[in-house]
Amino acid sequence: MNLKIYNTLSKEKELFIPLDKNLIKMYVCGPTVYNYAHIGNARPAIVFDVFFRLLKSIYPKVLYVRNITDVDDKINNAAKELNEPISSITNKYTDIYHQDMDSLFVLRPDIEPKVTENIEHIILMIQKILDNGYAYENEKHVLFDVTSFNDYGKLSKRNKEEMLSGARVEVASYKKYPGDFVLWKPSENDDPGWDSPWGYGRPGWHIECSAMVDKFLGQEIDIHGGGQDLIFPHHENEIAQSCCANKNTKYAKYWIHNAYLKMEGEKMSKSLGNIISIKELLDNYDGEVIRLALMSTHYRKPINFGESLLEQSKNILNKLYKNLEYDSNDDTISKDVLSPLLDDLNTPLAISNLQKIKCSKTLLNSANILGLLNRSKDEWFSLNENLSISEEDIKSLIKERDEARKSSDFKRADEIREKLDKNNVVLEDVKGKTTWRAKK
RNA sequence: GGCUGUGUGGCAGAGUGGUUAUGCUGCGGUCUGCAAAACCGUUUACGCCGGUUCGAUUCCGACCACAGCCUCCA
Repeated sequence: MNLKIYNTLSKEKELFIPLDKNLIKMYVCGPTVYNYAHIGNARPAIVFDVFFRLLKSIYPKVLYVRNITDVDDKINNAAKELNEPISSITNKYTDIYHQDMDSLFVLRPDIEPKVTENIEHIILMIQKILDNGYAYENEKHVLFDVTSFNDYGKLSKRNKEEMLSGARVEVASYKKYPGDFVLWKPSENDDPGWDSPWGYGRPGWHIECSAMVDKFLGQEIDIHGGGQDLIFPHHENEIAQSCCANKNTKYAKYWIHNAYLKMEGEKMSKSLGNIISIKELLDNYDGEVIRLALMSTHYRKPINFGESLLEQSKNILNKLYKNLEYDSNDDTISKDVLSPLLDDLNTPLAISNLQKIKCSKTLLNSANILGLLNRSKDEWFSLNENLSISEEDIKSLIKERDEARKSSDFKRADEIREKLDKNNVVLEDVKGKTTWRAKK
């Protein structure tokens, strides 16, 4: 059973060879909790959830860490705007993020560290980088000295000159070199802050992930994931920090990045007003439908998100649930689902093959590795908040219709069918027996 | 401007140097009192232009279009 994954580092599909096959270590960059998570945020969560499930099915133990960023200037700004304490913002949106992820059937990572709870290790890490001569202190800031690290740019495939030629932002006075980035910065007034060897302040953006990986997973890990936009500068800087703190040339063995999503062909942006939160979407679509929609395109390709994709996903799920006859403890997984997943997580092909499975047991097990078919058939088809009629009324109407049909009063029978249809109830006459289900 | 990536039938989306996945939708049919479900059938696609080849959607080159990144955005 060979797993192949595309590694951003080599720009090639590689055979996955774990550092230790008894313990797989995976880290994914998590959310900054200052607002509702939008649909774009759901993509990496779902992609790496499938990876997590797949790895767990192959290896005895997988340790999955995903951080929560609760120190960030965006959070500070949100707190000021709403005139609320920072902790109430971060707590609120952390809870909402968890709810959203649960609704999408995204498994919780094994460890979900917060920046605020790990400042000590961040300070320790920065100190090591300073001690090793890869950083400097200036105007109350600690900065990473990019020119001191030869491998800088190896992930994003950029050289230092290229990066500078395109720089659009004025260089801060405390930087020796325009490409240098902040490890620690001073805090003033209401800013959250902690005492450190360099004064009262807070960590820069990139150091938290290096510190979390170091603390919870160690110096070297198997997989590091995130959105494509994080390749530069975030992940490039993480490599620099971790390698220089630990005097190690290695950090993450496989770098995996998911592509973006577009809204109905357009990019998602505030000015277009087409940013949609997971929460809003969940009002209209089941979490599994959204999940399937986000898996219907390969993770390294842009996905065109929209109503038609959601409708299509809903139809597929209805069909899959229809084929689900009973639950079971059997653990057979279809080879036609597993092997596409083993080939760089080809979810579209796996989903396509899923629809061809005839055996209900195998269907369920195979779907579960994708995080699908989480409910029973009955549960799925009666799940409908729009059902404006009680089960009792439905049953008595069915009975009335049966009698009408027996006496060939088809006009009345059709009236009842129509009435139920308006209440989102679909009737099916199978083998002389009438069953009902909610219209999805 | 630099770097990276994408371009397949109404839609979604695999894949491949030559035997034209698959799903959804639509349409037609079987079935049904009517429906639903199920099953059957169905419009032969790979951005544009060259090159390599007996043959390219698949390899190579140019072009076009679109997207992302270029210091804190998944």
